Amino acid sequence: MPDRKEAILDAAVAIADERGLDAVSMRSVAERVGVTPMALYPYVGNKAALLDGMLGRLLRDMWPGESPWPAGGAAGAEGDQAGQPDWRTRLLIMGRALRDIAKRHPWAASLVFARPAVTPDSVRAIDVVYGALLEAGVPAGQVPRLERLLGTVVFGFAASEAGGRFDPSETNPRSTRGLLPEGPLPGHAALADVLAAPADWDAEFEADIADLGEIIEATARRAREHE
Amino acid sequence: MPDRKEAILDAAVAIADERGLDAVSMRSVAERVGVTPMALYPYVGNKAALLDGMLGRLLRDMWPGESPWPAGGAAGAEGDQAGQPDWRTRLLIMGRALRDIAKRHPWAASLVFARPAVTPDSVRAIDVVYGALLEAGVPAGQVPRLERLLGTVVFGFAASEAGGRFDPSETNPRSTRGLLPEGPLPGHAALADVLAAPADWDAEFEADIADLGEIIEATARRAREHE
DNA sequence: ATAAACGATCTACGCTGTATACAATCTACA
DNA sequence: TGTAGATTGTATACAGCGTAGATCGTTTAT
Repeated sequence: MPDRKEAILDAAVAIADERGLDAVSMRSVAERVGVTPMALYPYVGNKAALLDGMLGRLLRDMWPGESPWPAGGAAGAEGDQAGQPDWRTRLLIMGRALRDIAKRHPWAASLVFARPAVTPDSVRAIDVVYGALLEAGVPAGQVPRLERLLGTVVFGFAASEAGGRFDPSETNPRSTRGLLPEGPLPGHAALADVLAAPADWDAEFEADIADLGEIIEATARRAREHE
Repeated sequence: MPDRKEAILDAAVAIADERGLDAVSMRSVAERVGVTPMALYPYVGNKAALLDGMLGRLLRDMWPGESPWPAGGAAGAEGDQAGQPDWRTRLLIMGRALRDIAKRHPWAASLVFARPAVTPDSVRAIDVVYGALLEAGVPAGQVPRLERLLGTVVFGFAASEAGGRFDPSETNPRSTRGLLPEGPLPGHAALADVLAAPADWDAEFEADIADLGEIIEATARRAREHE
C-alpha cells in the first residue's frame, strides 16, 4: 500500500512549505499524517531518504501529466517529431518550470546540491535535456558536460535566489560605496550606479539562459566546422 | 581578544574536515577549544553565525598573504598595472583556487547556497571579479550579473562534485543502457558510449571555465559593436 | 572605592533521529 | 471456525542537539 508513502511525502512537503525545511521532523510529519513517528520508518527508511523523496516528488510535478512531450524523437538521426517545439524553447520551458518550482518550494533548491538525486524522475528529466542538446547539434562527447552545466546554472540560480546569496550586495550599503573597513573596493566604486539600482531577477534568469543557449550553439557550430 | 574567535573557527573547521559538517556542534567545538558550550556565544553569537564564520575563514584563505594582486587597477579607464596577469588568467586562478578549497573542505560547498555570505572577505573577492570583468570590456550594466553567473557555476560545480550530484549517472548502470522501469530513455541510449566512459572532472571544470570566458568575450564584443 | 561591563559557568527545557520491545490487527490455511 | 503468521502501528527509551536563564568571578571605568 504505497499510498501511505505518498501521504507521508505530501505531509512533509506541506510542512516544509509552511514552516521551512527545519520544521520537517519525523515527529511533525508523523503528527500530520496522524500516526506515531516510528510508523514512518517502514515507508521512508530514515530521514535522509525522506528528504530525497520530497525532492523527487517535486521533480515529478515538473510536468503534471505524463511526459512533457511525446517520447522518442531525441536521437539526431531520427529527425524531428511534428508537434514538438524546437530544442531551444524546450530547454527554456524546462528551466522556467524548475525555477517556478524552486520559487514555490524554496527549501528544495538547497537540497539539490546536497544529495545525488538518483530518482527515476530526475533521470527522465536529464534524458529530455540530452535529447535537446543532440538536436541542437552538440557532439555526443560534450552533451553530458553541457547538461551538467545547464543543471548547475539553473539549480544554482534557484538556490541562490531562495537561499539569499543574491541579496547582500544591496543590504550592505557600505560595500556599494566602494568602501570597506579593510580597504578600498575599486570594482564596487566603479559600479556604484549599477549596484544602486534594484536587480530584476526574472530578467537576469532569462539573460543567463540566453547565454547558455549561445554556448550550446557555439559548441554545435565548432563541431560542424571541424567535421 | 578576538584570537578566541579565530580559535573557535579553527576548531570548527577542523571538526568539519575530520568528521563532517554534522559533527560540528556547539558542544563538540567547545570541547575542542577547552571550554563549555555556552562560552562560545559571546564570540560567535549562535550556530548559524558560526557556520557563516567557517565559510568566511575559507574564503580568506583563498589568497594566503595579503590581497591576491596589487589593489587598484580595476577601473577600465585606468589602464593595466604592470605585474598583473590579464583578466582571463586572473579569473582562472580564482576559479581554480575556489575549487581547490571545495575539494579540501567538501562541507563548505553546501553552505554557499544556504547562507548569504556577507563577510568582508567575500566582498573583496567579488570586487576582484568586478575588476576583471570591467577590464574584459563587459559593460557596467552586465558586470554584476556575470559575476553572479560565474560564482553560481564555480560554486555549483564544486558543490555538485563534493555533494555527489555528479556521481549517479555511473553508479546507476541501468540508466546508461537507456532503460528504466517506467519507460525508454532515448537520450541515454544515444549516448551509451559516452556515458560508459569515466568522466574527467578536472577537464570538465576547465571546459566550463572556458565556456564562461567565451560568454564574457561575446558580451564585451556586442558592447563594442553597439557603441 | 564603587559601579558597571564582561567572560564563563551550570542547570534545565524542549527538541531531534531512531533502536528496541511490544501489542494489535488482518490474512490464510486447516 | 480456530489458529498461526505476517503486517502495521505504538510505547518507551537513549543520546545528543541549540540555547534561554540565572549565577558568579574578574576586569575595566568612574
